[in-house]
Amino acid sequence: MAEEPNRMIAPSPIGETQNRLLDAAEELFMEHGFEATTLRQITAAARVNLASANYHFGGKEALFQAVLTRRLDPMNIERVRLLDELETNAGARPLSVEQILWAMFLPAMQLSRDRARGGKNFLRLLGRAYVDPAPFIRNFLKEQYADMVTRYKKAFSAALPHLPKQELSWRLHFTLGAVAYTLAGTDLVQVVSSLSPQDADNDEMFLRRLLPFLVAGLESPLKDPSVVKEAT
Amino acid sequence: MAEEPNRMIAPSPIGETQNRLLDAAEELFMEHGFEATTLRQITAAARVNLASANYHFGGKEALFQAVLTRRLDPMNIERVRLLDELETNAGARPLSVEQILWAMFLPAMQLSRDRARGGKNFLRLLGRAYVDPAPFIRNFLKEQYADMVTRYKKAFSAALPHLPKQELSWRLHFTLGAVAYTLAGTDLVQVVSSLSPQDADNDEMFLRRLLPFLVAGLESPLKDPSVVKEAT
DNA sequence: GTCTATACCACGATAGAC
DNA sequence: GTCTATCGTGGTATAGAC
Repeated sequence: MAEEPNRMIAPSPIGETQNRLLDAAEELFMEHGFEATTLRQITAAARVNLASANYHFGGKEALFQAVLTRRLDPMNIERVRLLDELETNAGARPLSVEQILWAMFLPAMQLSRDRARGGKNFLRLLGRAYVDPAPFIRNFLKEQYADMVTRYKKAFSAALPHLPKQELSWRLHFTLGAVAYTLAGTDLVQVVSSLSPQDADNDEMFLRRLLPFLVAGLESPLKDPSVVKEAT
Repeated sequence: MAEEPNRMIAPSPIGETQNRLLDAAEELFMEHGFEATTLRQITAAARVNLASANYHFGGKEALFQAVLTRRLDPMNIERVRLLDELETNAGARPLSVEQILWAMFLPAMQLSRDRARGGKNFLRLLGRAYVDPAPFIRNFLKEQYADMVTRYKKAFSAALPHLPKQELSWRLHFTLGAVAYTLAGTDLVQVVSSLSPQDADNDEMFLRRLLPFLVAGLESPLKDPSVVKEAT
């Protein structure tokens, strides 16, 4: 008891090896995905013993979750805080779709600019996690951040009151897809560098393109398309 | 020589074991992703010997590519054919974004309705492939279908002449993300069944939601957003 | 407590015998 | 064209040094 002075109070001063493991794992999981990354690679990169991954985290899956949690928990707390703030300022008026999206992306952008918090690497890993088929990852994301998701869903619902719940769910699903795929950035480097190398590091430029796309899609009017289909 | 009567002429009557392997592989890759799927699982499901996968296809990666090629080659040929047809009919007028998207999705929808060609399973696998981090998958998709991609990019460019090339590339990137993520359908089942079970099998309903979303995003006007950012 | 070396067991892929 | 033996490698458990 006396040997645990500041547990649950100061989360950061965990052991040196823990951090080295988390950093190395973050990098390698980001690069190769969960399955293709081995504990031997991770422990070698972190220059710690193979067994320490198991000792400190209890297994590969738990390590992966720890990598995500380290960055994601603070980010999501900030996301909710921002949304609360915006809603308070708006009073009775509902927020705009654009405002809500900003509240989602601003914390992510700040994180991506902070190398001490993982920088761009982490966002790429996050994108990868969202599209990974491993069930434990899916469940983890689903359970761990259900609060934030419902919180934002409610905000979107207020911003788009004319949309049926079902339609909104689909549109948010498409939105998440565009975001996750882009963050995962499997061919993002090519898209960017092929046309404008100076943009490669410019997350603001990136958001200036993504946000209008999403806003337009989310706000598009409901119309019954008894149209087109003229093919063949 | 005399023992290979119809090589390169008739592609479909390949050996029974080949087809069993392809079918089993399609199912399992779709379910677990490339890395997490083992040749032992595949050969067991196909009830063929473990080594036959190697014998007939030359390895796990080649088998995966064969699974994709079998369905994707015909589908993409049809996609290009449809686009050609539409453009011929339109004469000098450029196609609309919606028409182009229909040309992309119609062959996919037809395939998804044809159980003999893999049905929905294959589209899910395709979505998974698009988001898989494995480099060989990325290169394969990139190289194998570069023609179709540039073909469609040109059509979109004609439909959206006011958009800078760079902007168009990004928007198509977002589009692909929304599509791939949705096809991969990692949590699609939940979205669908939670709200309307009868929609679960209705691909037309699905397209009626996806297409307007994409059209709105792709066609959204270019505006310089010196806006918002009012958060914190 | 933390770290290390090492052993274990399961499994994937493949080459060579049949 | 099929079966099997083998080799490398993965995650994990344990025993003991510090």
